[in-house]
Amino acid sequence: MPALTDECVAKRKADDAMWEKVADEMIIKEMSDIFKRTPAHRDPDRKRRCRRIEVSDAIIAKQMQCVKGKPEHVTVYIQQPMSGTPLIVQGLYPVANDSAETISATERDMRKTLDRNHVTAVSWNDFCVLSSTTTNKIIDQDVVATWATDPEIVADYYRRLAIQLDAVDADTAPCVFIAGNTCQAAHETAIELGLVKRITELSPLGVTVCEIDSKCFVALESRPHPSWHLMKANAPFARAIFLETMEMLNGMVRCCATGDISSDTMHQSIVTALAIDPEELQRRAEGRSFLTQLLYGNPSGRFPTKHVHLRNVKAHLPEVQAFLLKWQSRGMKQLWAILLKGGDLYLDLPSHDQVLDTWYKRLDDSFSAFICGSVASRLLDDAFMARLETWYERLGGNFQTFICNSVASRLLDDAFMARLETWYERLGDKFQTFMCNSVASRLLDDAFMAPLETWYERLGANFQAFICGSVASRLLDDAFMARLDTWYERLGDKFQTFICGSVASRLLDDAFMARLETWYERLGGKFQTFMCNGVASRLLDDAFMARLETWYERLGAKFQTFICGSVASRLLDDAFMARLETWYKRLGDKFQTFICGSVASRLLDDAFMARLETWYERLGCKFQTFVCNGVASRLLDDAFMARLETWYERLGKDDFVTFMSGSTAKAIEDDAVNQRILEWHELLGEYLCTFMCNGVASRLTDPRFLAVAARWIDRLGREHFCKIFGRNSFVVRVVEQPAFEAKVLGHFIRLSSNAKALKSFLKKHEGRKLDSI
DNA sequence: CCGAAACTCAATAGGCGAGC
DNA sequence: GCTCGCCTATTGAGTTTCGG
Repeated sequence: MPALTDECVAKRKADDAMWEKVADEMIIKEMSDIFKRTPAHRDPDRKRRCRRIEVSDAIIAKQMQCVKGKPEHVTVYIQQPMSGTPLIVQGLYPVANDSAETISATERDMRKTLDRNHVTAVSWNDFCVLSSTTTNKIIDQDVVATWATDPEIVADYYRRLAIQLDAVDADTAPCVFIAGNTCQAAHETAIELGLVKRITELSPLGVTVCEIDSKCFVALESRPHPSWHLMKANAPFARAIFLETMEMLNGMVRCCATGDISSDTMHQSIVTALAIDPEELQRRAEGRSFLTQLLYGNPSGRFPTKHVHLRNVKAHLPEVQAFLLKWQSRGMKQLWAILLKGGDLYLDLPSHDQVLDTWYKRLDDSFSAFICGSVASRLLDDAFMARLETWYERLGGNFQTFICNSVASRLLDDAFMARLETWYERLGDKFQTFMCNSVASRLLDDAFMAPLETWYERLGANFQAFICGSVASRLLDDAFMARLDTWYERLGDKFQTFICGSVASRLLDDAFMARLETWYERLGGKFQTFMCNGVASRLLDDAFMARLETWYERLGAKFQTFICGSVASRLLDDAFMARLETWYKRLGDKFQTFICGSVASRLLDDAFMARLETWYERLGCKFQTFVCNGVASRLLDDAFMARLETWYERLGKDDFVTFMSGSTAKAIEDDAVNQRILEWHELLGEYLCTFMCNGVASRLTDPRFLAVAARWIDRLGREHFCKIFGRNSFVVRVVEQPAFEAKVLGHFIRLSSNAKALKSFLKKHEGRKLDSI
């Protein structure tokens, strides 16, 4: 955000003055036109043409659904028909505070390029008739988009267009501009409904003749909405596309003005206005066809609405085609990341090829996570890339977690970098988790840093878990902070678990807080386990609460374990609930062990269910122990299933179930790690499944783990080595903290090198108690 | 549309107690 | 006393929304 300097303000004023001048000139021009027109009293059709446009209460009520704010934050604004030869724009919604005097920035911009000899005015017929009295963000565009298939709203839209068309000077061909995707979709619906007929195509560039109530008009279709270039802050390429549209409109209105309208004259007029070689146009069309073939397997050259920007990929150039084919061969995930997440990379692919290549080779599968807008837009900036390099060397595997939009966009700011350094020193390997978008974007704000320091002192090691995006963004809100304090006093060290994004973002909502209170009283110490994101975000939904109640009665003490995010998010899905019911009857009190996030999220997948069934038959009462997150998430992978099969045969049913767990599943998936486990099996024999806990499974290729293991296996002997290393809390400390290993060795010597005694001692201090042995 | 922020969901890693 | 199996916290990835 640029500072509001005097210089900036002055420039803005100069801009405004310029806009006003343009607008004034246009108004003068329109006035002079009006005098030239047939006096109203001599025009026999006047009455018909001067129909006012009204919109029924029913339509307005329906349209109110798009208002995110309060109803009084919008007014109905309808532009009345204009005579002369206006350009009628089938627009999306009016500008904020619209009125007869308002001229939007978009319209001012359009007027600068539109041919004033032919266009007497720009007349907006908006799909949504509600004008915000605050800011446009209160209009939910996604809701407006759904109206494109609503016959009632589309019919009303085209009824209003018909009245506008009637007002246009007789004996001229009315010109209409269908602006943007949603309006284009509404146009298609109007055609399907028979409200509009598309009589003929005048130019393959998107000019057609359409008809409403036997009144013909010429339309420019399938072009971006004109305000798009403003939202892009007039970026050169967006500006170019906007100007191209305006020139197409000029070509269109000039042809209409001649009265000689045919596909030849129209296409020629547009190509002349655009000053583009027709062969070039053809090549571009072929390029688009190539790209849709590559991405969707069809050569239509038409892109789905969500990807419509991809039509601007210069896919007609051989070097762009080569780029696309190369990245396609690395997997569609990578190609989609570049095209959809890489900002405007898609406009100039070849010049980024080399640098993308380097990072792909480094990051491999993390490449797609690494690509974000802020990185993409700086890939050719040497200073930026040098800093990226430094952090890549520092953070290694954590690098792409650290690099988010907000960090990337500040990487060249020295003040920012200095603060980054401070926190890097403080938090060590928790650093990249802490440095999320919300924190990074406030790191230079001293007011923000003060409460951050306070909480850092309060929570110590739990600090970075507490600071999630939602908390960080509210740290300067006193009311929020007051509530935070209340809960901190109540929950103590469970506090940072309770404060998840969804809770934090609702902490000031009294209705939410009331429900929170009820559950807090009910669940006591288990409260913060239950209050996960998935639940918090639905706490005010009565249907959800009713189902929750049913399960609370059923499961009693196991309730809060059962309700995880994946279950909560599906509790209102009847098909899901039916399957849940089946398993509840089958498994009885083992039910909530079986239902974990990974199972819940796949319960409606029939292929998954079929495999589940096979294992249920095989393993019987051990089934729910076997099905954990790690297994469930890989059950449809044939290679994984084959490996599972091998271990099942190798270990036999009982050992197999003991052996498998979330992290083991992950480990055996990888060839090299699986090979390691086979070697351990040779070495440890029957003790393998005692040894193979989560902590070991996740460290099998960690050189530090291997070194520690090598030091202890002979000291302890196979049996006790397995029993001691098979404990998560031991193995994590002995690998991560050299001082801990030294302490254990001290105790071992004190115990006369008795392995069994050491095992008992460590067992006695299992878990967090190990920190103080 | 971009960059930022918020939210959601899945999965891994670590902790610990019931019951043999 | 010792396991196994369960439970919970934390992490990470992905998606959606906001605001200009």
